[in-house]
Amino acid sequence: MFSLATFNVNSVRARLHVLIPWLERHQVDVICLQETKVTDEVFPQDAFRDIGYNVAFKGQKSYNGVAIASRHAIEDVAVGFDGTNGPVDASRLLRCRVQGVSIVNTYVPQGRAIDHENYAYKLQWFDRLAALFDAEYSPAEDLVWCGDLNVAPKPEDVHDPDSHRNHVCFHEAVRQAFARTRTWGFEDLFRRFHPEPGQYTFFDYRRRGSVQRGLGWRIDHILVTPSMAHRAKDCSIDLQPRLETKPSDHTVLMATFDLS
DNA sequence: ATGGTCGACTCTCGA
Repeated sequence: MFSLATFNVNSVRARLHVLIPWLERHQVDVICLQETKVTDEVFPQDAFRDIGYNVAFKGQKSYNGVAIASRHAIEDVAVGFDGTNGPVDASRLLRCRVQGVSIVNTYVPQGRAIDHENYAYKLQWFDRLAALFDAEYSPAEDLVWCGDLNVAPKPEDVHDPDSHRNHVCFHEAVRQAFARTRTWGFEDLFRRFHPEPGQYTFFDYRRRGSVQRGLGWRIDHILVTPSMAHRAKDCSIDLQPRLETKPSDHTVLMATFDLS
């Protein structure tokens, strides 16, 4: 079996007390992290190596930052879309290959507001991703695109969709931009196993009791090509890390595959 | 009701 998880940690250094015990318990083959908020010089590699994980990372001070940890060799590491990236895009996109599976880990820009320039940049980001998939991959190969995508694709993916129709993570334009890139060749793996509404990966910690009151969003995703979808055995949300005393807003989303 | 709480880092911003 091959297991993969994705987790927006909101500072990898501040979340080690949650992340390391979680990895020791679940022993996933790969975990993709977002918002590590740390430069490469001071990334806490030893914490991963000490529990048997290799780790690749790309970050910047204070904001963004992505990492991939694996119990297996991490090959063909690349950052950003191409050689012309600024530091921001490089710290939002990290890709590699593990056990013959191509993995693209993204922290998609949040967008701030639908009338803010960052939202146009966010919409473009999905088109740039589609171009990357066109250039570097094939829908016929074993490919996983996962991470904090900052988009709730359908009304059932957000509590109270009516009041959030102008939110940058649910607005019609961002859902269409995401859908265009998804149709390059991806299946939303969580929905393959859990069609029921009201399943969320993110609970804002500025809202008291958001987990208990179900005030969440499904904005973290594991998208896979058909060859991976057919061999998937499960995809689930682990709420436990979100229930810690000092949690990230995000839960852990994880999947298992039978690659034999 | 336009709040609330984190994290990094400068006394403010992004989420």
